[in-house]
Amino acid sequence: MAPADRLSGAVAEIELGGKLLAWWDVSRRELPWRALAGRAPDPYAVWLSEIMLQQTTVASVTGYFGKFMSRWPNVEALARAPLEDVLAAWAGLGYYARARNLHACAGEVVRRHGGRFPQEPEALLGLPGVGPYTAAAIAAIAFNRPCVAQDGNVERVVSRLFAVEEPLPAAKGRIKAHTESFLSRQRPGDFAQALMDLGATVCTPRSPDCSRCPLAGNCRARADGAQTRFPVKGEKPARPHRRGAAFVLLRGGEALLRRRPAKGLLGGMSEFPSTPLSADFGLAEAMGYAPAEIRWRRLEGHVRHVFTHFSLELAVFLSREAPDRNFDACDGYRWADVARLREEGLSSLMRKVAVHAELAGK
DNA sequence: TAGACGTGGGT
DNA sequence: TACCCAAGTCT
Repeated sequence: MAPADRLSGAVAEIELGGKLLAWWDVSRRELPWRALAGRAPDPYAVWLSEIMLQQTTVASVTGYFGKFMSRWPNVEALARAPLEDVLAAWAGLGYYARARNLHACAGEVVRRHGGRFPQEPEALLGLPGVGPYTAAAIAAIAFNRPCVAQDGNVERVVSRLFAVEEPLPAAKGRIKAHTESFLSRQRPGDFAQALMDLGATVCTPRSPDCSRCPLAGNCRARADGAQTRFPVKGEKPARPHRRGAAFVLLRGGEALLRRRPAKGLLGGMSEFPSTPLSADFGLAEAMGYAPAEIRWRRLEGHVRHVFTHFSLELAVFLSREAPDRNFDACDGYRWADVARLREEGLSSLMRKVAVHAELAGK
């Protein structure tokens, strides 16, 4: 950007940064993972909340965060926990690689860093599940390092403030430079949270409330009456529709056939055997993926579910016949107690299958 | 760089 | 209904 396009660094920091922080001091959200004003933050709580909040709303995270903090109050406790317990506690929150990485990261912090989170963004970056945003957020919020924690909120607020015409994600570098131009060196942690609060509560995607915005007088987009034109984004690919089948096999009325893929879609989570979920299968074709060649009863209706990158329609087949193979000797499958289905922790998709098969209440 | 990777709520 | 979005990361 041309120097004349914006205020000089020091002036911008005082002008924009000061307005933002003054607003935040009276408008900050109280959130369970936040330290009270003037109190030292808990790096473990900051890290845990940041992982949970990736692509996930505050409303969805709140209950899970409380549950995790009660059950595993510090990084040592979480590192000691079996991965399956962590995944079961995460069930329903989505993006399950986050839970696998969370557990791996706790282990690294304990074994390689003596149970203390690194304070520098370069050291945080590269921990499992910690990318550029999360590294900067932890460094800023937990350790008051002058880092730009550039999430979707920041990209929206700053792209409007400076009317950034370049589309995302190419514009990330430009937006970061703009943000650094008014980053508060005095209060970098508060600055990061203030920018996110502004984006979440005032400078919202559809209908920003500029009358409440402390930066409205400096906002290029608003001056042009074009707030919602920013951030500029590219076209999104269409979402394909896929069909498949899930198989509910009961043994003696109390054991249920399960499997647990290590990675990929819903990786780590206990699930009903099914067709590969990332491909489209007609009904006849789907039967080739039944875990046993026995009589299956097709349950009426479908289970429908929408993932980020495709929608899914699942037929559900049920059988209580004795299988023609011994699953105990077969890797990938195991028998699990029906009564303990809840403790296993089900993804939302598999919870729908369980409800459809009347194995679980809504 | 673009696609994989969940879920629930808002409009 | 359909689409968008929410404190992104990994490959």
